[in-house]
Amino acid sequence: MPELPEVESVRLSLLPHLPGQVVASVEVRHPRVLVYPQPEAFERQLLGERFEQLERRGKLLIFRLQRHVLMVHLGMTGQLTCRHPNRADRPFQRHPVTGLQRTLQHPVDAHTHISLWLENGSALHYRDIRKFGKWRLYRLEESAWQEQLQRLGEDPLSASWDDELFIRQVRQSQRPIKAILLDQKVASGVGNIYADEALFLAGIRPQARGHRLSRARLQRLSQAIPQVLRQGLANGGTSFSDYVNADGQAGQNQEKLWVYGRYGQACLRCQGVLEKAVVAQRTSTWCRHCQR
DNA sequence: ACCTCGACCTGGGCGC
DNA sequence: TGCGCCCAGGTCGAGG
Repeated sequence: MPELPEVESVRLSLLPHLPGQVVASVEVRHPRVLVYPQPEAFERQLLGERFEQLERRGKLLIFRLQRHVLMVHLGMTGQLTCRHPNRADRPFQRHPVTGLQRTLQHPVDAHTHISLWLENGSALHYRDIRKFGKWRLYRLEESAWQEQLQRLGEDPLSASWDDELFIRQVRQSQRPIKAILLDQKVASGVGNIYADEALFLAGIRPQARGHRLSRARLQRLSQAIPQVLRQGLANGGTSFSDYVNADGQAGQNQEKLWVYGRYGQACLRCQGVLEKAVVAQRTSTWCRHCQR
C-alpha cells in the first residue's frame, strides 16, 4: 500500500489527534511478527507514555514519546486510524465498483492487531490484513532506532534532496533504474507506483541501466521524483483497495496516474498501448514510445 | 555487488 | 458455487 505520499497523509491526518495524548491502555492481539519488543514489554513500556512529535522518514512513521521512540511501517496493507468516542463505529466495506475499503471509523475486527486507548477516550487502531507491517518501540537512549534511520537514504521531499547525490548514486550502479528507485537507501519513500510514474515523466524505461543514463536524463528523473510524490500527497495519496488516512478517508491520486495500474490501456500522452514488464521482481507499466 | 527466488500473509478476481 | 491460480502500495534473507 503505502508509499511516501500515503504515509505522509497518515501523518498529517494524525497530527490533530495525537500530540499531547497519553496512552491509557494497550492491546496487542496479533503478536510476534508485528511488534518489537514482545507484547508484554511493548505494552508495559507504552503505558502512561505521552505522544509528542510525529515525524516521518521515507515510509517510516516516527512517533516521539517522552521516553521512547515508536517506529511504524505500514507494510502493504497497514491502516492507522483514529477512533473518537462520540462517533459511531462502522465496519470496513468494499465499494462494489472501485474495490476501495471505506469507513470513517471502525470497530475492532479480525484484522485489527493493535489498539492504543488514550486518556481522552479516543483510540489509535492498527489494522493490517496481510500483516507485513512492523511496530518497533525503542527507549530513547537505545541507539538502534537511529541506526534504523541511518540505513535510509535521502527523503525526496526533504529540503536536502540533492540532484547531484542522486545522479552519482545512480551512475555508479549497473542495476536497472527501476531497482535503484525502489532501493530505500537511494530514495527513501519511493515504491512501485511512484517509481513507475517518475520514470514515465522522465521518459526513461524501467529496464535502463543506471550507469548508462546521461546526466541530463537523470537530472529530469531526480526532479520527477519529488514532483510525483508531491502530486500524490496533494491528492491525499493513492488508494487501490486498502489505503486510508487516519480519518478513514481514501485518497484520490489513483485517478491521476499516467501509467501505474494502466497496463494494456492507452498512453495518456501518445495513445500507444502501455506495456507490462517485470523488473526487480516487481511489475512495471511503461510506454515504449514515451520511455526510451 | 548483483541477481533470483522464496518467505512472510490475506483476499479479490478470473477462468474453468 | 467452488476450486485453483495469479495478483497486490513491501522487505528480508539465503544461495548463486
